[in-house]
Amino acid sequence: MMTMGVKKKEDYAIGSSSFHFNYPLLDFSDDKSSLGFMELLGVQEYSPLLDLPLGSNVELLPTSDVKELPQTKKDWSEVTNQQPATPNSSSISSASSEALNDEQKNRTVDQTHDEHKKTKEQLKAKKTNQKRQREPRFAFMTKSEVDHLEDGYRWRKYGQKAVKNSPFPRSYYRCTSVSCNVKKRVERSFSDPSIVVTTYEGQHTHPSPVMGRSNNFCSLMSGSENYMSQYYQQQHQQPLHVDALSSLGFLSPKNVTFPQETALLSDYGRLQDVVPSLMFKQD
DNA sequence: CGAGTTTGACCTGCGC
DNA sequence: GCGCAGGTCAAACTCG
Repeated sequence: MMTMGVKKKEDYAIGSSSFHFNYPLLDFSDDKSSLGFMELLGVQEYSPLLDLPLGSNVELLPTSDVKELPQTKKDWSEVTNQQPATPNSSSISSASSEALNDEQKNRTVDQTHDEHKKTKEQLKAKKTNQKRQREPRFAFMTKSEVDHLEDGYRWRKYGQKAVKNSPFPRSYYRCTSVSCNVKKRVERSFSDPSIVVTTYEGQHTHPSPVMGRSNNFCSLMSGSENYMSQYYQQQHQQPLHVDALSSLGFLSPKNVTFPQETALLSDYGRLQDVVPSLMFKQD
């Protein structure tokens, strides 16, 4: 069905930690004797993962593989140095502009101009007191023919922008669930059009709408930790305490590397099992 | 008719 | 301060 090879060791920068990780190659070719990505993560049960045509490749890639991303220092800080987001932080700018729009509708041009000025000043004053903070972001790359990978959550596209120095546009999606303000950006790498870069922002406040899933956040995380813990113990003859795993999920901490031999998948799972689980807020 | 997409306009932040 | 690029809004449109 799908093969997964531990390709090479790379430096990852996700969340607040950077780490080494042998990223898996997910290949939808038929191989019954293989080990699934979810199996690698220690998850015993999973259902079909990416809703992709057979023959398409899905490859989790280290961010360093795409040279143009992130493009700026700001981008890097967004991906690598997360700050805790304050409640309502994401709605500050939109709420302000909505208020502005309502005012504009009901007033004359001159009045509107004055009001606009006022509102801008108020906004400025607000900004000085309350710096806009972003939700934590999680970026990853996949090798896929389809831009928008099925991850078990429902998304509404709210924007698309041309990206500088790239022929491929960036799409903006929001989780359709009410009171869940998770967003994601999807764009193709211009250096390698087969690579899709997905950036999640925020945490889901609800479980995946896809029903009947046995491998939830807990099983995924505990499973992945088990796998890496077992491997680490084999290699170092001592138990592994995985702080990064417990905070970030399946990601390995620094200095923990995976076996070099190729691991093959016997089945395929869902992207949801990897990413949105990380974003799911456990209260 | 409701949900989702498209797309031009607008807002915001950052670098120079 | 200005210009640029990223990010968001919202009306119009499409689709089931």
